[in-house]
Amino acid sequence: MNLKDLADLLGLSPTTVSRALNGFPEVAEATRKRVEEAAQLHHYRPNTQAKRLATGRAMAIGHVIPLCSQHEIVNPVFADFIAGAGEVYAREGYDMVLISVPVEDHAQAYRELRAKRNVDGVIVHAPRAGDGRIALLHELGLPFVVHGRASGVDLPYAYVDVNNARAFERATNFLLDLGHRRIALLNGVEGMDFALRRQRGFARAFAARGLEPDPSLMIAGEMTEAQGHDAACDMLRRADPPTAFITASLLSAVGVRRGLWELGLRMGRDVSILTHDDELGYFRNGAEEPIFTATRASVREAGRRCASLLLDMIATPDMATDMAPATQLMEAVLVLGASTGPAPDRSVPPMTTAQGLPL
Amino acid sequence: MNLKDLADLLGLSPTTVSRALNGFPEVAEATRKRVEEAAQLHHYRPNTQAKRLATGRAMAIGHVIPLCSQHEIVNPVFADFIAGAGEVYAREGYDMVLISVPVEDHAQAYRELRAKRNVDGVIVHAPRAGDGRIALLHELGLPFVVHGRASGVDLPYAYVDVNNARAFERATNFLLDLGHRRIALLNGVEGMDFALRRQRGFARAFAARGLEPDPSLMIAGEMTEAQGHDAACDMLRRADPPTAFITASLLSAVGVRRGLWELGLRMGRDVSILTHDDELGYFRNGAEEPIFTATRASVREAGRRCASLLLDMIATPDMATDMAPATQLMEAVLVLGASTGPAPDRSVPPMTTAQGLPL
DNA sequence: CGCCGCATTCAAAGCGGTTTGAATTGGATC
DNA sequence: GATCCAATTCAAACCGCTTTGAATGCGGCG
Repeated sequence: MNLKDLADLLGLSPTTVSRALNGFPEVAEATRKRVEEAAQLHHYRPNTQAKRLATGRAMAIGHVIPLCSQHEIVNPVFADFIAGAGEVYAREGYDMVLISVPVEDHAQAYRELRAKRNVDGVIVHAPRAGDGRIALLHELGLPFVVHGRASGVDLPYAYVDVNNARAFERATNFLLDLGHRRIALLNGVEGMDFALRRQRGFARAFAARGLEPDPSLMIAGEMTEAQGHDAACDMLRRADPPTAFITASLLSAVGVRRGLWELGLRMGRDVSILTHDDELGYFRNGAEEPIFTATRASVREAGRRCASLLLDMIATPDMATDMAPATQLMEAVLVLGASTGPAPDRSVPPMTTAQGLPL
Repeated sequence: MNLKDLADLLGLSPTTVSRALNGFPEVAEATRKRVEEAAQLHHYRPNTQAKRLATGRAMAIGHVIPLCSQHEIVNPVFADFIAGAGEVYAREGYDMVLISVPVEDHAQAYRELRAKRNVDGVIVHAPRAGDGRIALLHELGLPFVVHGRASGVDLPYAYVDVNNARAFERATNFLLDLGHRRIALLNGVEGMDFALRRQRGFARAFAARGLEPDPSLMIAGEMTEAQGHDAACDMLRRADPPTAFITASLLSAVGVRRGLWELGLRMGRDVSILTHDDELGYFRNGAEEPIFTATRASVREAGRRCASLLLDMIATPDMATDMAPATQLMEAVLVLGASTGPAPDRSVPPMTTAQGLPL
């Protein structure tokens, strides 16, 4: 059942039927009603491909996903983001097209996407400092929104980001206020922009008090449970162990906790843990009451906002050229859990306390 | 730059250019070469929508995802499956279209997908016993592959599944052999086919020895860390606690382990844990050596196989009608970790052992 | 009564490819 | 030299929708 069939059936021209179904004003109300009923009755749906070709709009948004050793899509943070974006697409009648491409072929992938015209816009995931994709997409004229930012890129671009620097500065201050001085930072992969900003916030809090973080307590890597566990075990066995950990993900925090358990240390007493919490659907930080003290910002909400923003940009193409692109900075909230507490005595003035007891 | 432009540029007809680029034999080699070079030079890519309309193939596979309170896509198992399928699609030039729809609207979603013709086939996720989607897709004539099976559906259909019953039967036997009798089963959501089969395997192992599992030790639910933790805490505090847990997911197993730690019990000594392991990219069961004893089957591989199977079906449409649909049953391997050990004495003949010491 | 304007409706031309059936060419055959 | 055939190439139709510009019908007005 296609448009022509339906038109023949109704004794109307395809033009009129098309207009009736698409809400054009020049169709008589009686006709529109008749057409709509017939369409309903015969389960008529316009052919997507034909519609797309005729209108020149793909009605689809592309997500190009790094296909590295550690496929990005299996990253739960990514999955939650996609879930949020998907809600918006579904509501607006857009399709979400996921494309896994080795990270070195991304430029080519974007070019093809553009030339083949099978998406109306793309979301840029996991930007790095100085990320080249932004310039490329500018050049291609393909509408895009970046999830995060790219330090060092001075082109204007639309983005939705969490104020990572501020979140981690506050987190660090919170621990410094509790008397912690040896604070470990388990960060995301080096070069990722969000990791960079978090590190900056971390360092800024120290600097504001004339202190300096210990570089040997700062590591970067994939934010997995294993990362947290291994780092915790390693660092806590050192002569001068940290009294607190800041982790970039709940998964890492859980790993640190496992490390503590194995070493017989109590979380929140002997060692504090403060984590960033993306509010993942499948890995929550407790139910009502948080388990871990955390900087909290919903990545799913970020997904929703990125998608909305992009669809807005697509709907009003002139906006893109006229004014500066829209940007959104989400503030993380600091929620208190049971994983943090005052620094244990031994660490206040290191090597000065009388009782040199092991924990 | 479209086909016509390119043809004009070359002084050829669109017909010849199209054929040259699509590898038809009736084009002179010299011409083909000339055309290919020009296409390369001018970055010509055929317009996706036009191609799809002309060929009647959408070159896209749909994944309709339940959008419940717990959005399925954020389930890491699902994400890994998608990653595997995505590899295959990328290789074959197919797009992957993710569509989030409230579970009660799935039927409508499939109908629309079919009528609008924007996918060539679909993957059915998370089948339930007696799942109605299979009959619907049959009726719609939309090619599909089920990830898993649907007990009680007697229509033929293509599927890729893990032999869940056998895997869990072996797992249960393994624990029974170690002397465990009070074994808890932390299963997936009730009604899910895979959960049903796992329960059947579990029960079968007991039955084969003339034993019966305790229903109060069998729970069903979302397979999260919290599920495992809460169930473990609850059950282990009872008068007659289990000596071993079988969990349907690594996440649940990790939750059980947390419960053990909190109660001061040693994993593999006081209480054994055996889990199913989907080999998730972001949540691994140890590195070289497994932490948990587990029935292991890669869900990512299942994704690859589902995708391949579906693309095969689409490539040879007659196959679908002629013979029985292809099916694949993957066997899980049982890998040994440090989370299992002999049942502690107290449980061999319950209430008979002399020393009634608390653990 | 003729003309105008408004409300509807329609025929036809795209959108950018693929595919059918016919036309052209050049060399081999008789 | 005419005929035939295989190898190439092309014009035109088609996929199913949107959209432009023109046509139609009809009541109101001068």
